[in-house]
Amino acid sequence: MAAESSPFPGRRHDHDACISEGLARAEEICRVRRERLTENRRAVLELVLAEHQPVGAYDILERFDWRGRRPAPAQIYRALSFLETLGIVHRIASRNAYVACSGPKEGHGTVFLVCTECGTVAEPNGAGVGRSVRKLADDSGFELHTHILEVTGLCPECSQASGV
Amino acid sequence: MAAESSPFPGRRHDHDACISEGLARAEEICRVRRERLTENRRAVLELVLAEHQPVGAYDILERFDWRGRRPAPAQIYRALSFLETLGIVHRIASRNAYVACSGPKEGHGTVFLVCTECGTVAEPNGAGVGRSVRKLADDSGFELHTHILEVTGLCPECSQASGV
DNA sequence: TCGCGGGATGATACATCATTACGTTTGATA
DNA sequence: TATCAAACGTAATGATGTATCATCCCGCGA
Repeated sequence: MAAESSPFPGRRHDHDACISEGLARAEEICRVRRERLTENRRAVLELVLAEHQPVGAYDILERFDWRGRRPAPAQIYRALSFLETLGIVHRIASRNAYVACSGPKEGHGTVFLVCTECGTVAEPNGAGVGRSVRKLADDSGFELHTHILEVTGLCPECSQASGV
Repeated sequence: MAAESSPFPGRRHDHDACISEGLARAEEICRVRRERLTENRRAVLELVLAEHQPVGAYDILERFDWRGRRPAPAQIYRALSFLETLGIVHRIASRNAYVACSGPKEGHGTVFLVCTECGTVAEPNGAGVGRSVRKLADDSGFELHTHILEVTGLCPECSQASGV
């Protein structure tokens, strides 16, 4: 497991690459699904990709410099809904905020590690948790549709910083 | 495992017993912690216990017949926060709603099975999932504080009703 | 019993998050 | 180019959650 990298981005990663990869991925998905990555949707996605932290819809709205004017909430929410259906943006319900899906890897599942110190959100591979959830549902006679796991705590960097 | 009962309450359970047990448990916890289960808090708890489904704060507000008048939102939220710290009410973030903790058993964890058909929420024993989450956090170098898992699907009764 | 101190309350106002409604524009396609 | 559905632009409204502050109430010690 030595080569297993942390799902956290690290302080000095190439963030421009994150953004361009995210956009490229969105374009690819839209191409395959015959959907349109319009100017509005693309702009919202860029603003979500700009952080590895959950961003509120109204934060996006404020940062949205849109030909000098400012869009209405509906415009942001429409774009966010669309991006969610594409699976490249997720809603963090406990924070009423949104994050870009971090990786193109399948099987990453819907698990979020949220650092309470710096706010960074990581999506680790949730395959193991997924198995536990399926077992739990089976044992309870529950017909499973979706699941989402939100974990709070300290990311590796903040954990070290707060006194080993 | 034949005697393992479903975490779902079942259509014909003794619901009065649920309520009185919930209240008794709250009283016991308050006694131990030297906290006060005031009239306000008790009334809110009763309204949350009245359902096995998530109840919105404003639903509680509407049902709150409080000497003829109606309390302000803050009053409901204060009581809910207090009950959450006691661990006898949980917030379902994805629904902006609250449920009473179903059992006195420890180790039930914070796993919710939410039926999308009838709205019922169950808290199964989440020990297995808890282990998966701890492993996941360890592997990611994440210092785990809390976790909450929200699972949607169909409860046993609704699953059968919808065509086996 | 009186007074003190802290927690809980009552009330108003406000902040934040999200959706609905409806007419207009745009882009794909026949 | 004619047509239709999807997406947009805009305003209004709904739903959820907090801040503030004066007041009340309860436990406790003098």
